[in-house]
Amino acid sequence: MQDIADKLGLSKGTVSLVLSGKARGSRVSEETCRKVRQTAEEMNYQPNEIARSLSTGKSMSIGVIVTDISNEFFGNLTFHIQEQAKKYGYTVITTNTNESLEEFNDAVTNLLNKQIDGIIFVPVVGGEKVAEKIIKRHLPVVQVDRYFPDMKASYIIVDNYKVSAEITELLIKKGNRRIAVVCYDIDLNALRERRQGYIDTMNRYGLLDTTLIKDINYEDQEEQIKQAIIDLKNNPDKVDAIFFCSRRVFITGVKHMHREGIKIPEDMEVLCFDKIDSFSIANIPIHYIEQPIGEMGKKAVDILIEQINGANDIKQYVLDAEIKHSI
Amino acid sequence: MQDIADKLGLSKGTVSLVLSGKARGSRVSEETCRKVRQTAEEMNYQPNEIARSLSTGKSMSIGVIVTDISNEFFGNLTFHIQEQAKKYGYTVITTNTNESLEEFNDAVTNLLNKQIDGIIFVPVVGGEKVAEKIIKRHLPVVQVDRYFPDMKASYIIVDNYKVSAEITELLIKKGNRRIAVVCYDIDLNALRERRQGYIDTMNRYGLLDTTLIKDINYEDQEEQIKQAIIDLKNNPDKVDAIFFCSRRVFITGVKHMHREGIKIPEDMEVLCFDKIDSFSIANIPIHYIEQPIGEMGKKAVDILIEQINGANDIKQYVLDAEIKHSI
DNA sequence: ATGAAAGCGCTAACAT
DNA sequence: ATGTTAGCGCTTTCAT
Repeated sequence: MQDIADKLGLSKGTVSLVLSGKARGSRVSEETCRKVRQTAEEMNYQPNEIARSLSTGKSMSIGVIVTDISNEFFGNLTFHIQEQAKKYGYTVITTNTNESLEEFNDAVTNLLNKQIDGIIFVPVVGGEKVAEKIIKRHLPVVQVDRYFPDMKASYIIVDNYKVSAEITELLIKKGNRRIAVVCYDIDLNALRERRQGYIDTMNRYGLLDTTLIKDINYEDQEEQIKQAIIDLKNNPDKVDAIFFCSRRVFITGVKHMHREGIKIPEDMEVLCFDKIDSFSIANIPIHYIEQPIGEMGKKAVDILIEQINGANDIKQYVLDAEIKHSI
Repeated sequence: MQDIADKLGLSKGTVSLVLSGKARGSRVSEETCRKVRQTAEEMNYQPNEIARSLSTGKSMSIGVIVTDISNEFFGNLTFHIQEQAKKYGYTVITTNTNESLEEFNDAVTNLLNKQIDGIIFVPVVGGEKVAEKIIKRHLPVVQVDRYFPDMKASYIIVDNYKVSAEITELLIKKGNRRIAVVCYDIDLNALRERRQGYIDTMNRYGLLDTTLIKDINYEDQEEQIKQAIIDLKNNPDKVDAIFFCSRRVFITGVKHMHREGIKIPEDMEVLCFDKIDSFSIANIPIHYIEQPIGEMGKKAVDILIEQINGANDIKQYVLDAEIKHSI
């Protein structure tokens, strides 16, 4: 920048004005602008964003903390966040927590130190204290997919309870009576609500039977899901359908249904919370719930940017998911 | 930092020395170190990495440019890159090119301006010029999954040709004669090699028949894959197996095989280049190729960090993929 | 063992 | 319309 100024006999300040696009109106003469831009081009000038950040106090990048980016759901979510951030001229730093509180804490600390302009994150069990650190800094923040109930912060989630209740009811109306549910026992509101939506609906129709509820421990899921399928197969009162509360449970569950020789849908129907883009390789009809991932990602960025630009109100959106059917 | 110094009656420089861990040996007294660290803790000091970067010239972050992070393969790759980078204390800025040259260019420019310490990227068709910009800056760089043949730069890829030849041969030895291939017609070395591995092997066994080769246009893939399946079904000389050259082609292809009532594996066997974590929901045997994604990601970071730390030699790794079988 | 001061590349008041 | 200057928060060399 100094070089350009020297070459043109101008001052660094003027060059900065032009190159950072603040030469609007009558600030700098047309002629000078032209020359500066041209010389910058010739000398192949590339701005140093780090220096700019230090000076302005804005890094023009946001942090995104998800559970695991290799997961189809979070990969999609991150993709949409990135594409939307790109439109606003922001870059994105992503990190995975792997559902670990310690990694969540590290991620937040790092991002704060990097002087990030805002954070979009997927809450981790027990992460309230860590999240508070962001709030205390008055840094814009948006929670996605899950939220900390006691935290005064924006979030954008899906109405897990409602859609779970709806899909359960749909299956009941289709004539199913004995609908089972297979769900992680993790203490996350999203998961609890999915389970509860099912339970309340079954109850409302007088169909609830606790032998139909299978809670899976995350660490030992393969084995426990297998056992759940075997149990359901051997249930004295024939089971009509199984509602799998998330993508991975569904994949493992269906695998074991195949192994146990359970015919889908003749013997049992299957429901999956989440869309899997390879549903079609399974030649079976599947009821599934599709979350508006794109909208969630885009809106999360929109809210964040609004806050970065000064908005103070916290926004809490609860989106509706859709019930669909494959084949 | 100044505050800490003031409170302790020290100079900013000394505090910096302690806090950045450069107070080794006899530089600063034990006593002072202790006090500084304690006060920093009390005052809840958080280093400003931006300022540090401007001063040191190192941003401690690397850029990762992939095609599309929501894609299972790239999501996995990015995940492993991030986890490995974390170990070295680097943060990762990710961007998607969506296979577009323009977006690739934007990504590179942005990352360079952000004073990134190194870049790991998946080449985009026609991106040689853009990639040269990185080289000219003498910025450490590693290509993954694909590579620009004429570029003097490190890369880490999989031997697409070899493993495609192997899986084709395996199928032939299992007794299949009429093996078809369905592959994108995109001009990427990875794709060309997969196709060629198949062609050369079929030729070697005298089994090549051009009606068995189906080239798919990326933009119109759904329709073209459907048509390819129908063609193969109606091939006067019965087709024994189909080799799908990538994940998405496989998913779409198998969907249409189901629709056409083609029984797998009785009527035809299927091969898939890439592992799909939901193979098991399809109750069919699948031959597939599993790329060492974790190793690729980790090694890419290792190479990059070595270069960042001064290594000058370019490293070019060609890894072997594994042939596996589901069910 | 510690202090002082320059400087990283840019922005933004304030002068002129 | 353009120049001057003081930072931004940290590192690092050179004094002391």
